[in-house]
Formats: sequence, structure tokens, C-alpha cells
Amino acid sequence: MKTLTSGEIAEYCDVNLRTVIRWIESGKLKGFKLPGRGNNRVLVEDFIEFLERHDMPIPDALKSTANPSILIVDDEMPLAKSIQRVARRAGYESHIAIGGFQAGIMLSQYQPKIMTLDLSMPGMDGYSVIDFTRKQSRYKDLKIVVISALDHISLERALDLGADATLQKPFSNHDLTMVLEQYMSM
Amino acid sequence: MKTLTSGEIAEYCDVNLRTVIRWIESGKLKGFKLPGRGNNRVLVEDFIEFLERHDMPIPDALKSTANPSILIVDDEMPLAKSIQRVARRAGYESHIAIGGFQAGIMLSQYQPKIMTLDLSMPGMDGYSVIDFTRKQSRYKDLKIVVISALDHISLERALDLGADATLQKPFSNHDLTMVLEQYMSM
DNA sequence: ATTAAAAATGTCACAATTGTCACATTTAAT
DNA sequence: ATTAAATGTGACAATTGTGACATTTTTAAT
Repeated sequence: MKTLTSGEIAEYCDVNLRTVIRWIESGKLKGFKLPGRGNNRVLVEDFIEFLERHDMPIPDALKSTANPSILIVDDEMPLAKSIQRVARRAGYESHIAIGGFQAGIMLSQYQPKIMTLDLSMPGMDGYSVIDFTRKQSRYKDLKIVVISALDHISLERALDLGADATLQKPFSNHDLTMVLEQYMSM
Repeated sequence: MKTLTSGEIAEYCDVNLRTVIRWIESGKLKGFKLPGRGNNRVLVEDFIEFLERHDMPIPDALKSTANPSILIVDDEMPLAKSIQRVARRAGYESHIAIGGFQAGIMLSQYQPKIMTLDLSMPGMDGYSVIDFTRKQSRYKDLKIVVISALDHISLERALDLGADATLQKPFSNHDLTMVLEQYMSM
């Protein structure tokens, strides 16, 4: 639960400390007060939300602290491993989730930049995963890469629900690398 | 009677340890001292009361105590709703997750005190959910109540994997209430 | 364009709170 | 029992909040 002081925010925004305090007092910037004399603290996420709401630039120092990772959701271990190999060769850290439950837990745990999702997992509705994720504002920046052997119509539907890209099986390592690189650099 | 050290509180509040000790000394935060040199300890409930009194954010890890809730994992909406009714009558807040992915996300989001889990969900391996959850230290205090129409052997296996209680379908509202009350009061 | 009023931001000094540091001591872990 | 990690303390440094007022920027009307 990282927080920022009014002074730090003042510096980030290149603005006077007095002004930051006024933003907080007027409710424009959500914050809370320490019990002492009421020194202000702001959650980083609230500050970022504030910056985005006002189209203000986000300081590099606040852009996702952890090194960005990829979450591979697939119940076929060999395929998952293969995707992981490609990711590693491209220089990215990744984690494998077998099944929906693990995927949900690991998604919130690792806050990955990209989630690759196998649509044709037995007994797991990939569409609802996409749909549910997209309705959570917390994951609005997550890139969803759908992987599937299904037909064109199915991939289209995934895109409609909010997937960012699709890869039809079988796909080349090169294609996968391209997609990963594209989104990891965003 | 879980307690927190001054250091843990400092971390939760993203504040210096010195400051936490001052809060305690000035009576703003209720605590007590160990016999040794007087190292400080604070009851979780006192800490939460303190946070609420000052409109400070409550760390995820403490949500299960601050706002105890029940996560109902079931893909049969009628049954899920019925469990929710029982929970509400007993005075507990609850959320329904349809499918494993939602369950995973909502588990980390709400940090519930209890998770009811339908073992016989099509295409979702309830056992692996139990197993995976139990291996995460984060959820070591989560109570897992398995609900199923399966035979005794299956329920036994769930317990072996780490479930805390089982309810065989059909179950009475009374039995469910008993189980919920037992764990919610822990 | 010009101008005046309104709103937002900056300045300054002082007091209160919070952070830092080194070191002794206690807890926790092995 | 031994060792590593966490905690308490005092003195002092740095940051922060506040009120009153000066400046700047925005808005609206002419």
C-alpha cells in the first residue's frame, strides 16, 4: 500500500505544496490524513487515477514498479511451456496458470501486462473470462491475447468482447514474439 | 487474538516506525507493551478501529477482519442465491462467483473469511481449487466449505486436500447456518 | 481586443509532525 | 544455545500544515 506525501506530489506535478493540499481538501484528489496533525497521504493508485482524469503526464517513477510479466493461461502444459520459452527468449518473465481459478488468483497477484488465453480449454469459458476481466476497471490496461484452434468467427467474438489480439493455432513462434513485443513495449 | 507489531503497522501505513510508536504513546492508537523492554503490540481489531476512525485505507490483508464476507462459488445461480439468502439471514455479507476465474479474482479482491465451493461444477476441478488455495500462504486463514452431491469418499478427499468442512447435498439451511456462524466468529 | 471580476496558485514565517541515525536490547528463527 | 532480524530510544533534521496576503491565470462581458 504505497503512499505519497503532499510534498512528493507537489514535486511530481511541479506545483506548490499549498496547491496540492487544496486539491485534496476540495476533493479533487482523493487522500487521507495521518492522525498526528493531519498530514496528508495519497495512495499511488489514487494519484495515478487523478493524473489520468486530468490528462496529466504520469511520471516514469510511478509506472508499474514491478518488472512487467506475462500470464499464460492454458491447461495443456506442453503448449504453455512452449509459450513460456518464446517469452523467455524475448526477455520476458512469465507465469503459467492451469485453469481459471489459478488464472484469477495469479492475475491479481502478478498484475501482468499481458495475459495469453487459450479459448479451447475444456470446461472453462474463455469468453466469460474476457468479458469479466474487461468489466473490471482494475485490468483495463491488461492486454488479452487469445490463442485458439477455433474458427474465425470465434476469434472475432473474442475480439468483440474485448480481447486485444488473437493467434490461430498453429501459430509460429515469430508471430507470438511479435505480439508479445508489441504489447510489452506499450 | 491476533496482534500486530509496531513494525507491521508502520509497513501497513507506509509510515516510519518511530511515528507508530508515537501514535501509541500519545494514546491515538491503542496498544499494550510486552514485559521485556516494552515492545509494542496492537490488537488487529484496535488497529482497524484506528484506521476507520481516521478514514485511513484498510490494507487488503486485513479486509477479512475489517469487513468479513463470504464468497459463494457456484455455477448454479439458484443454489448460489439460496446460499446467499441463508448467509444474509445470519447477518453476513456475501458475493457470488460463477466459475473459477471469477472466484480467483473475487477471492483476492474481497479477502473473504469463508469460501463455499461446489465440487460438482462442470468443467471446473474443485479439488485443484482447494489444493492451490491451500498452498498459498496468503489464504491460510480462509475457511473452505465444500458443498457437493458427491459421495462420502469425494468429500473425504476434499478434506484431505485442506477443506475445512463439507456439506452434502441436499443440506438444510440450519446446517449451513451453523457452519457459517462457526467460522465467521473465529 | 480590453478590461474587470473571479478563481486558482504562489509566498512566507512559524509551529507541529514525521523522518533519520546510531546503538542497545529484545524477539524470533535455526 | 546461537544467530539474525526486529524494535525502542534520544537527539536532531527535514517535511508538512496553516493563515494571510501577493500573483497569476481564467472567465465573462463589453
